Amino acid sequence: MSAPRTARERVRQEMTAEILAVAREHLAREGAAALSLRSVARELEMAPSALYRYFDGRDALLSALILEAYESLAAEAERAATQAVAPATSQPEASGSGDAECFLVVPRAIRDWALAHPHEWGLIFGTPIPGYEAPEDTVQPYARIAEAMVLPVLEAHAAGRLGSELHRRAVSEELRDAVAPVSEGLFPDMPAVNVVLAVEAWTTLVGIISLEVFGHWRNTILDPGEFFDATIRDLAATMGLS
Amino acid sequence: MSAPRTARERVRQEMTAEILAVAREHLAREGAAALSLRSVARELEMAPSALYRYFDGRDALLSALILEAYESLAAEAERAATQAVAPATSQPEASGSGDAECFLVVPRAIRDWALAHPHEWGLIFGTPIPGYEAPEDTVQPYARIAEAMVLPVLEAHAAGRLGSELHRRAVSEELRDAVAPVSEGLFPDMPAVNVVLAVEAWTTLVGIISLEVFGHWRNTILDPGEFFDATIRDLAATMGLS
DNA sequence: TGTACATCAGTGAACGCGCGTTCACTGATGTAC
DNA sequence: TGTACATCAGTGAACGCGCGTTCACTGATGTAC
Repeated sequence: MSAPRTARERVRQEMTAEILAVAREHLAREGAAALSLRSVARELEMAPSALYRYFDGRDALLSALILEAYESLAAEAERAATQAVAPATSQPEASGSGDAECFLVVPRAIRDWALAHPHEWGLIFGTPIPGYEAPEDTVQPYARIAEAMVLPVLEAHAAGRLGSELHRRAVSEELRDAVAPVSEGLFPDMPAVNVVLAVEAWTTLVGIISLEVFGHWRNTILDPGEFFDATIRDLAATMGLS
Repeated sequence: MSAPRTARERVRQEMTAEILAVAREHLAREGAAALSLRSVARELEMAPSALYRYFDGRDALLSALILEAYESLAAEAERAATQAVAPATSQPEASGSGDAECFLVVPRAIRDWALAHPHEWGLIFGTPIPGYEAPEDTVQPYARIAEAMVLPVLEAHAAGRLGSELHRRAVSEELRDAVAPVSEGLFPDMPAVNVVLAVEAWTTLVGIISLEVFGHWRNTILDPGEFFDATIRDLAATMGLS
């Protein structure tokens, strides 16, 4: 990732990027199962063996693509998060966009990304590829996605604008323990209720997008966008945003 | 499906069942992508070509397995539903199990099924197989699953035990239209709010199970069962069950 | 600046694999008279 | 009940396919003196 010193290194970087671009395109068009070194090489008008100069084999190429997918989605979520929060804090009451509307922004961005990249969504949240272990590098972008989504909740909490009716609800010790990693990693100094509700919201978000992207709304939900917005608004309300 | 008249027909039925059993086992062990006619034939000690007497080809065999998966899950959900509702109606207040606890039963059964059959769950709710159209016969078992889950809500509604605080919430005309097929097919004479909340519950259920089955709770949710129960209880409460 | 050697990108042929599907066939089971 | 023919299950060889990966090689780019 450092600046290329020699012409050879520069070409190598460009070539690597080109291979990834073609592979990404094949993945988007035909899915992970159909991705093959030979077809990528064919499109690049290279010998299949040449790709071994850049990737250790098919699995390494696929790993790179998975990581790219995570990072692409994370970047998108973060981009949306900054857009959602920045105007709200600079002019708090302007244009009537409260915390609940802020909260809509990131989920919508995630949904848009998923609809634009259905196979990549499947790579992240769909059936795991058999005999394939998710690379460890995906943990960090995964966390970034969750952080982006949760940002408006943290902001509202910090500003004392989080509804308090629900906060009296009891959370059992077992449940508190069950979500402990999320509490510690994502919500320092937050009541357990909020943490639980946030993970539930995440769960619903993944479910609603997967159902739509994987084609299960056919003949069931006629207007997925409408239902999506309503669902996310309900989640926001449940979490005490308004 | 009619009774076999001749010995030949009886053997044919047994053979078909045996092929499906082996194929189901391969699917469960290695996933849909790894399912091949030749490996099934090998295990049955038959020539690969012999399978063509029973199935039109690999795709037909896979279609049969998909349908089986839907029907297996539907049967499981229905079995749970009758268990959940029967005792509650016969002795309404006994053993303290209210509508909310009733509602837990079917989702738990669905989760258990999914954990026992992860690849089959993936076949139904995971990444769609590329270039593969879901058989039309899956519509009916899919509906049966939803019906089973929703049964306690219908019972509570019929008995007038459904909480009414939330029922004043406005549902826009667009949203009502968006979920119209569900209203008509699953909830005759139910206010739109309940329908929307039920589909949201379905969404959350699919999301929470997929996240667990596909391995996304690693290092996040330490006790998936505990979190699952809590989430479903929250859904029940949101829908006005108690 | 010029030469000798090392490094690296890319080639092309080949290996072995497992796959779905076809086809002509053999032999057993069922049916009609 | 017995025979002649039709139906069907299953065989085994073969076809052609695309795949991942290896290997010895050529020629260009970079480096050290």
